[in-house]
Amino acid sequence: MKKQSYFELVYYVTQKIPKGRITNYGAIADYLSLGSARMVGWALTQSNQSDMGDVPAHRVVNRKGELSGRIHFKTPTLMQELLEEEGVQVQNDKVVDFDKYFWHPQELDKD
DNA sequence: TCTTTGACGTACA
DNA sequence: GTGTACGCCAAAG
Repeated sequence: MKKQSYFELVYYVTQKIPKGRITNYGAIADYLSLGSARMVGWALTQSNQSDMGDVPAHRVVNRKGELSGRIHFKTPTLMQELLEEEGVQVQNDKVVDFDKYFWHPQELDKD
């Protein structure tokens, strides 16, 4: 792994999130030692305009499992639709059984 | 260079 | 459960 910028690191981890799984900003920030969950959110803000455009930012939610970033998508409902499409139930802008679908970046180190 | 602004999280009353 | 406060650090103006 080369030396990368904040957002590149976040992109990398975010793209590794398994389908149907979700994680939160704090987990990513902690895994990448960013020191602040805000950095993750900031990076994902750029993800839309990124050339990659393949960053599944909809799999990243806040600590409560709320779709706090939906407003940054093309449409406020896109995020929820994407999650439901992957088998993740969303209700009232919040993920159902968040703890059950939760995924930690450290899973990448295991294998 | 300084100030403001965040897709956040934790602590406390 | 709700509201306030603070830390965290980079980007934009």
